[in-house]
Amino acid sequence: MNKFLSAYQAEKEEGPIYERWEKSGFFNPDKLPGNRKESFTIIMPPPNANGSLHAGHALFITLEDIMIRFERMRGKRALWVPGADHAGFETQVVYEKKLEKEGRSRFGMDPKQLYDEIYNFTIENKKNMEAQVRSLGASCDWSRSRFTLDPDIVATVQKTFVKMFADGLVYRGQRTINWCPKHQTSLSDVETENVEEKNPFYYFKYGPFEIGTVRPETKFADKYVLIHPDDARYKNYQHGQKFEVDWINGPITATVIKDTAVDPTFGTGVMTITPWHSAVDFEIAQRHQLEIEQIIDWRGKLLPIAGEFAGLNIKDARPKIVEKLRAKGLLIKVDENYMNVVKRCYKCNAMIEPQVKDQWFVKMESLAKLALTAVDEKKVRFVPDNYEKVFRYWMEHALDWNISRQIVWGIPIPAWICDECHEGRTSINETIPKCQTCGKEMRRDTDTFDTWFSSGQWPLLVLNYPDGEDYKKYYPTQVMETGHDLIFRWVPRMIIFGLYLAKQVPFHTVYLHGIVNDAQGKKMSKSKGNVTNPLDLTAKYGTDALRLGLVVGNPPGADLALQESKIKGYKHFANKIWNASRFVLENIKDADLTVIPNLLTVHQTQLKQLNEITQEVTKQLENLRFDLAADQIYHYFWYSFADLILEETKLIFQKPEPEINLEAKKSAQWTLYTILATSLKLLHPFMPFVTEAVWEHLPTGAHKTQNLLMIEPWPISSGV
RNA sequence: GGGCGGUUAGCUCAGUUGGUAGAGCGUUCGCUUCACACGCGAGAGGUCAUAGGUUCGAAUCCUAUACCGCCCACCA
Repeated sequence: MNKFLSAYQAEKEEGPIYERWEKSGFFNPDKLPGNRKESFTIIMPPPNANGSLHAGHALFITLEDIMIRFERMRGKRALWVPGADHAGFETQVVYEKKLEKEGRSRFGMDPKQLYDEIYNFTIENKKNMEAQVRSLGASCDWSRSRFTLDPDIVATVQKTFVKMFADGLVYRGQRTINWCPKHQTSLSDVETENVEEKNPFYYFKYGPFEIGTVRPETKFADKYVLIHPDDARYKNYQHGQKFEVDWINGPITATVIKDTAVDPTFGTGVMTITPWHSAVDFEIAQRHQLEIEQIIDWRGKLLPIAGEFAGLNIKDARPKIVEKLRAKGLLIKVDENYMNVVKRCYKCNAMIEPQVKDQWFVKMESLAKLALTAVDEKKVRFVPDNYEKVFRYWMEHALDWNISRQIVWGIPIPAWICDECHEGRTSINETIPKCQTCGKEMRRDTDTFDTWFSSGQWPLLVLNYPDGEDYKKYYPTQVMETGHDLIFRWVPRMIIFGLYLAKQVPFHTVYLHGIVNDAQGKKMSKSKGNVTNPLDLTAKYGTDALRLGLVVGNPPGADLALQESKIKGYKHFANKIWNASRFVLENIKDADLTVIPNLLTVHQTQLKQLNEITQEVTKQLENLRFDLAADQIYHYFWYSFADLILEETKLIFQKPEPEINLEAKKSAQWTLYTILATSLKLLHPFMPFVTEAVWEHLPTGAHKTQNLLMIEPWPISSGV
């Protein structure tokens, strides 16, 4: 036990206190005292094990810990399951940067060697990350901590894939995917960014037509001319009609195709298509069973079909091709102010090249419907509720989900492939199967799953679905607390997998917090240099101060400007709690804390006010308004208890010995004890360290029944 | 192009069913009062973006406008 010094020293108290909590075993709900019927479970969004925690992590740890501590004190079996995500592509990108610095490259490396290196890197980071989670006071059950690459988790994820294939929800298809030429992998739609850019828009003469494009470098093999069927200007051209065109590398035979996908009001209302390098064009080509051909290779260079331009990088090729078309008299005009949207890799900013590739896809339509129905039936609610709209939008517009990634860092897709017949077969079995079409031996799929395929199953996985005790006891969970930026990346996938596998939503409430920005409200980014490390702040002001600074004034869903001055203010509050407590403890040393004395009217009034505050704080916590709950108890403790009540009672205690009214003194002592003990309980979820530190010094009595404040029952209507 | 959020004190933000504006930091004056100077007391500072409307009463509800921010997007 540390000395009761005149200033609260967070750095000395926090470590030992966390150790006491962890050693007590009470982070594990199965070890909590008393007969606890109801469970309250939160699955922690597993931080990526590839770096340090950022301010957003500090926020979610604080919010979830508040809920867990509150419900634990309310007598529930509070379970908070921590974990770590291998974060497939993200981690591989981080590691690739590290390799780059060392003058190495992933390409050409033995996959096994690369995997092992990233594995060691990740495990090291994971340890570091877990220590940081601890330092933020997280009362999560480390005995249940899981990693997305734990062997049993990998096995379950692979089983899910096999099952989905058997159920017709997964298919192998040759479809347009987002290809990152730098990272040499496909990406899902949520892993790309749409950036608006100004690009020249070229008008070319194409036979009797005029066509427009921003990407002349893809046009070598364009031999279909698309026209809207109702476009009167071109009514003389028939669907399927063929004609000769002089094009980039000489004459080609073009075919007229009529399709409603063409917007007659855009450009000239005529376009040619490049199915291999455009999702829209690919769909059109499929509809009309047109030939498709690859123009650009996987590195972003032109293929032999480009003739003299073959081997050129598309960026360098574009002006040259335009020049050639101009020389041939085929360039009509250029619009230099055209704005269009370009897809870029969200990690390296490289231009995404749509490519057609054999990949595994999840059929989303029926699964999305499951999720929508669950929302309709109010099985899941969103806090704040406007996110329900966003969720619905995504589920109503769900595109099939590409889950294949051409990277080693991830869970291997348990499948066999025949490249010739485009056949894929799912199997966890290691014996090499033969292709049913051509009879050749198939090869093991070397791709890994998109990270969201495993993290989407996270609530099930950590509770050991389908046979685990925890799954039976703790599924479905109560709250999923995560950032609003994950409303379409992660949340729908968890709901879908929960409904598909367990037939139940994985959680009933989705609480979404905002983005933690810098003090001016600007997005934190490494390039701007305005990133704040939360652990620097806790070192300076204490964890409790950071926690309160993150919570107060931060309603659900709102983005937050992280202000150091605010955190400093709450450090002062931690000190206030400490010193007000010292004063109370000094003055109740000789008090009997087990029996309620005759209370003076003034003290009855004060205790009544305490009851009101207790009710208010409880109500706000139940409403998930942590911002309001924290502010209320803060305000009460400082401005009512410390400033008014302590000052008044001081007068009673500080009278010279003979003048002290014993009845008044007893009444005051009981009141101070009650208010302090109750306030500490109310404050504990928000500021667990300083409250626990004070609790240690508080003598046992009617309001202190446990050595650890962490498991003390939540005040109902205590005091009177 | 579509959607969402915001506009309240010098700064960053709260204000939960409508009833004479709050927090942190900053700021002015006075206090070495034996819990706390990481403090105490007293104070300054806001026509709650703009214009209408509903109401006895609106920062709070409705409509429109302006500006800011975020997210999404297969018009070549």
